[in-house]
Amino acid sequence: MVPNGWTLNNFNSVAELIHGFQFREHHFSESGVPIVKIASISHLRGVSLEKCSYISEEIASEFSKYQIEAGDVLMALTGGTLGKTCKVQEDIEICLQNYRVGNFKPKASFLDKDFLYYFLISFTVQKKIENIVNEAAQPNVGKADFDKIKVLTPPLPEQRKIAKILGTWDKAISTTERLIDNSKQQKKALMQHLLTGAHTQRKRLLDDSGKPFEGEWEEIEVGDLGTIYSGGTPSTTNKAYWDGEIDWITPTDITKQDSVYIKSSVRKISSEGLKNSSAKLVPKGSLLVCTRATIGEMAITAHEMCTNQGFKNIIPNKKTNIEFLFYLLTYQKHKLVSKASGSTFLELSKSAFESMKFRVPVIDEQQKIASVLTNADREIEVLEQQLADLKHEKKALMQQLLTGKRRVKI
DNA sequence: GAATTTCCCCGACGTATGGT
DNA sequence: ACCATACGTCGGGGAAATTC
Repeated sequence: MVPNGWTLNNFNSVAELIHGFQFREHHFSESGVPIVKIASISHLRGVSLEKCSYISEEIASEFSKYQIEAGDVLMALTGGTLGKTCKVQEDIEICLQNYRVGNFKPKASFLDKDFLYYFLISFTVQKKIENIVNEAAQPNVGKADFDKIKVLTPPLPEQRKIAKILGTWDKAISTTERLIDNSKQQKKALMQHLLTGAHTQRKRLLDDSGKPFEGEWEEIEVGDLGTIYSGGTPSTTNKAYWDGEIDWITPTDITKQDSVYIKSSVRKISSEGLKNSSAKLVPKGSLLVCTRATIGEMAITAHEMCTNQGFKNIIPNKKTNIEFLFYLLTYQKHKLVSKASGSTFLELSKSAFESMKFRVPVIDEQQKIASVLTNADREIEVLEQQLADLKHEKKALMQQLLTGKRRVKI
């Protein structure tokens, strides 16, 4: 069970959990020393101090015990994101710990700080935490919970080697994240050049004969782009209407995914449900536009499906390229939002949506623009897949390294 | 009795759902 | 089609309960 040369220790004998201080309203001031709270913990980027509270420097000096230092390992000790962990980066400014943030200090002769960090985000610890989360409405972890946790402890040089290996994976992950950011920026710039409403600033692509497209884009109403249907919800009390074969899209299905195309929904309805509601099937290649709460999110159907009433769905006519329309409306999302009304949350009515006007080119130019932007999207997707693979492989490797199933050479 | 830890509740926000 | 409301989630505020 215990790998050769390693020892099995109680967590509390090799590391210490230090709770932060519960600062009260009278401690806070407009500026001064920032207080790290749960929301400040960002998994790969360390601590981010946006939107946090401050206390004045003179009061802060009384609480120097709670000062966070570079290399510290912090964890959220309560709430829904309990167990979220980060390593404090080198350029951290002076800041103090909120009492919901735990600071883990290793006992130097037993544990390396970086190794401790990887131990805390390992499957073993996160699983234990998950169990605690499921127990209570407002979950908490404290010293007592770590009493029950044992640490498989390699000799220090091996710990450092393991942490170093995992560190290179983290670097690869953050590099890929940066590449994704870059590609997204580039795509944004492309959209700006190709889709801007002002034709004088618009960049025109080349047609099949190699000449740039010419001519003003025609201003037309959304209603002229195709046929528009809303959706609906079958009665939730009738079981026969639910758990059928038909994909039934809600706004969350759209916001949850990154892809241009939507393939399936979380909840499904039956053909009975479809018949007895105002939900309507739209064919493959239709545009589902959220017009309620999260206005302007959209996706293209990958096959025949329907939606709840939070949508206006466009079945395109022959003059409309659906991918182009997706990019155009996404780019002009703010216009959709501005046409919406309602007090509790915004809603874009069918008539308001249908009568909105956009400048649109002929279908050949639409297709060219769509393919340029589709390529940009594909590039991002490839990177995102790489990122997912990296994360997955790192997780597997971490499990093997921390359990000693795979040993490193010193 | 003070410090620490846990508990209960609340507000903001987003969104699901039922009535008109 | 439109409107209002209920509900779930996240994380914070404040204080009770517990421990030192």
